[in-house]
Amino acid sequence: MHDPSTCPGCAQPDLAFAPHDHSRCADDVLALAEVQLAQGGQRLTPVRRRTLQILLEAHRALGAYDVLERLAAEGFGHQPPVAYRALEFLEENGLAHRIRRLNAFTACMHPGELHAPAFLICRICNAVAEAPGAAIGLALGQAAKKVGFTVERATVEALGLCPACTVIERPVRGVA
Amino acid sequence: MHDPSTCPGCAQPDLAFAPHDHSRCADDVLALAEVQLAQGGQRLTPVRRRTLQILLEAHRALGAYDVLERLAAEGFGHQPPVAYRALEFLEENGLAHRIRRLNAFTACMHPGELHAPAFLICRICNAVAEAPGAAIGLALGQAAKKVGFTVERATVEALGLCPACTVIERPVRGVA
DNA sequence: TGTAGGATGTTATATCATAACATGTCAAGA
DNA sequence: TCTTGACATGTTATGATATAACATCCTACA
Repeated sequence: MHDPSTCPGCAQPDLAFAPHDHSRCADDVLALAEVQLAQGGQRLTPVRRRTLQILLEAHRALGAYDVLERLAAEGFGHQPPVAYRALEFLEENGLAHRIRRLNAFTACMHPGELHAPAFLICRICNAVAEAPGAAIGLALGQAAKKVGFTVERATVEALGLCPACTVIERPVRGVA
Repeated sequence: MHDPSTCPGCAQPDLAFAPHDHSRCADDVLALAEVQLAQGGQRLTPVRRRTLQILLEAHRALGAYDVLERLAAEGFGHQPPVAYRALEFLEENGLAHRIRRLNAFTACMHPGELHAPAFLICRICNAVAEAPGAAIGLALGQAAKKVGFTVERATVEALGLCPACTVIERPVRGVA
């Protein structure tokens, strides 16, 4: 569908077009995750840890089978449930998110900071960024309240153009 | 997973817990759709028409294969693409929506009224209601703008409890 | 009346996800 | 120390969702 290596939006995947400090990504998140899970009586076992690491390293949304492939290559199980279980565990514990539009998963970049994330998905380069969703969650909660519905979890995914790909699609005015 | 026939939330599926006039649903929407498509040079062919009707009658989210089954029983094609194509056509033309969390589709209840819908999905009875998403879209657009992202389409799906099922889960206080 | 576009249908296969069960690990209590 | 129960990991097998590729058939219109 698209070759990330040739896409300006993906050429700097470590930015993912939302400002954040890459140096913190993998190690710090991993350390944070461990502490956070321990507090909840949960364990960051080898598969789970490695799965989170894989998502953090990829720094983009990965399908369950992509994750499985990497896990299998490192001596973990070779069957789908291995990946799905680890991914579900991470999601339930706020360490990863599921991007339904892409049938894929990404590491959460702000674990712990209780949040209702909104995702921005570039339709050209497939880059995914996590946007603060507090205001959106508020608006959604209010709309729901009007019809007596209680929101427990929300999926907010926007499809569009990331900064880099906007340049491709709509070149600077005046330049044919 | 759940038997709708025994769920109070589904016992009145024609309400879908969002107030609307059922009598308008099928016929009026269908008529509106025809006009609207003609204006855009699109055709509401038999399969497409019947597919929309099926969604309108079901008055809840249906999987592509559910739709296919009904179409096949009425003499239309028996293969998945038949249903997927009709559903995609309807979605592209604002006559149906895809509910990603359920891998399902619903008829749009307000075609024409250019809208960015938000869906409220009951986790107990699976009822789906379309909530006005204008405020949400606005909040999303603003959050995206901050990181230079241009939103083209958005998926907003809330999982939670519909009014009827809220009663089951959290009985009136004082009644053990 | 020929022809081009679009709609419908097919076969075949890709992709995503989970049910059900067997085995392994480890810590708390008998 | 032994046992047992909870949980994690692994497997096989299958289910569910979705699309690619191509054949046929309408239908508008030059």
